[in-house]
Amino acid sequence: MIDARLLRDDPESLREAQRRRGEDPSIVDALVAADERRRSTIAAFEALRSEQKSMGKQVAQAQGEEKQTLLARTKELSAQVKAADAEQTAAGEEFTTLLKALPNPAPDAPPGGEDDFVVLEEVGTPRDFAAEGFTPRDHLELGQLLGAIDVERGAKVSGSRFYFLTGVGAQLELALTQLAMSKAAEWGFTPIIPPALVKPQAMEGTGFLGQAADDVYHLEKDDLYLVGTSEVPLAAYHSDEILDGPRHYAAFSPCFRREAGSHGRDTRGIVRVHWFDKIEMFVYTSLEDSYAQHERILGFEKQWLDLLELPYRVIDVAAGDLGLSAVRKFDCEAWIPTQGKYREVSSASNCTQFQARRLDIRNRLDDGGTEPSATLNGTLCAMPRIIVALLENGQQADGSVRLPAALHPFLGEVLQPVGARA
RNA sequence: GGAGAUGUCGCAUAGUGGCCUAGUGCGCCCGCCUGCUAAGCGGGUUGAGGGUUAAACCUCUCGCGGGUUCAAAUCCCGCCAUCUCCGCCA
Repeated sequence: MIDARLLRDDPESLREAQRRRGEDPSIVDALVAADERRRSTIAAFEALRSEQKSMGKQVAQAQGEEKQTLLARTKELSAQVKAADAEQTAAGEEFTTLLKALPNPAPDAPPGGEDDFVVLEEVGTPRDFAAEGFTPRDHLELGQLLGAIDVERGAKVSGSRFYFLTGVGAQLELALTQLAMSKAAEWGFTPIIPPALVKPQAMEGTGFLGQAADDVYHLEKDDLYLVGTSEVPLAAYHSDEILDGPRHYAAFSPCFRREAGSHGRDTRGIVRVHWFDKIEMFVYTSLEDSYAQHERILGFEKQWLDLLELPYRVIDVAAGDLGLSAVRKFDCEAWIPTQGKYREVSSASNCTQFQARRLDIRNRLDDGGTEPSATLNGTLCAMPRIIVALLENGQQADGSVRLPAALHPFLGEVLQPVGARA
């Protein structure tokens, strides 16, 4: 959520921010009114409560008839305090509910919606398969030839959008994990393996129970949620804490997504699945430093794709396509030859203090005070999509796949087809 | 899953209904004193919210949430966490 003070100091900037995202500016005015209600009920409650406390002290000292008179008065006060408290609580809740629904202003993101992204750069050159004299196979066909991906049995065992990684497929994920984690450690990130099941507060605090709630798996019996990204446990990791300096984490975790709104899209292969493993970077820092950290995270994502020798581009996502918490998001998209386009493989978001306000995460300041931390997250390696990109971009005419040099120590230079088998 | 115990300021502890505006010690910060250091002396030291130009001031915060009461750290109920033992399990 945003800083509530902005509602009093500069509501017009918030209305403007709403327009930039293509959202309704009038909810800002509803919020201003709710804030006024909240504050006046607080003042009313506190005045009564203060009176109650001082009268309570007189009761303690009074004797006999005087005490009885006082008791009659305090009894009445007690009821008033109770009513004022209820009013205060209700007004506060109404205000908070509205406040949580207001997105983070994104003044630096390109205006517009999903298609209004700005391409920042293209790195590497997609291969020209026509010139090389063969038609590229898609990742699923290659995965089957290599004995790396088994979606039939994934569907048999778990349903559509599930898969088994087998043989070199499984080895590939383990190699990527090892390589990415050691890179991250080199860059100063603390490796983390977080829980993939979290309590409602963690899910709620990171904003995933709002507009994205349909995409989240919920275990009703235990009231636990399966995380769609380790951003959730990583953000909640320091909830209700005061930090004495920046933190950098890189987490490996499974991710679970219902993909509720994407029926019929990317149904072939493992581009869009209900479960996958991912390595995510997460940073806690100050607001001022967050912009530099955002560039730094993007830099690491690019280094990773360079290391894997994949052609990709970087886009600056438009304001209307950002989600609640981010003020700006850079996506890296790898070239997928059989689709003839770039597809998202990683994403770096700066959430400024928006997430930390909800989760109550603060930085200790030099003067002894506190301020909400800024949080940032970025994908380092989402396994299935990176595997898709590696297979399709590295393939050769005979169905074998040439790997980037960085993976040679783990898997050799070339993955060979294993031929037909049961 | 069963039984028991515990949860108070950064740490350690005191506190069994009003004198708690939560005491004391340690640690930490600021002064004073002092050849230096240590000791000693004085003051400060949870966080949030309301209020104010700024202050003053007020409210909340004793694991969390309810309740009883004029009044709750204190009594009652529920939950959570931790520890010990038993069971089960990787």
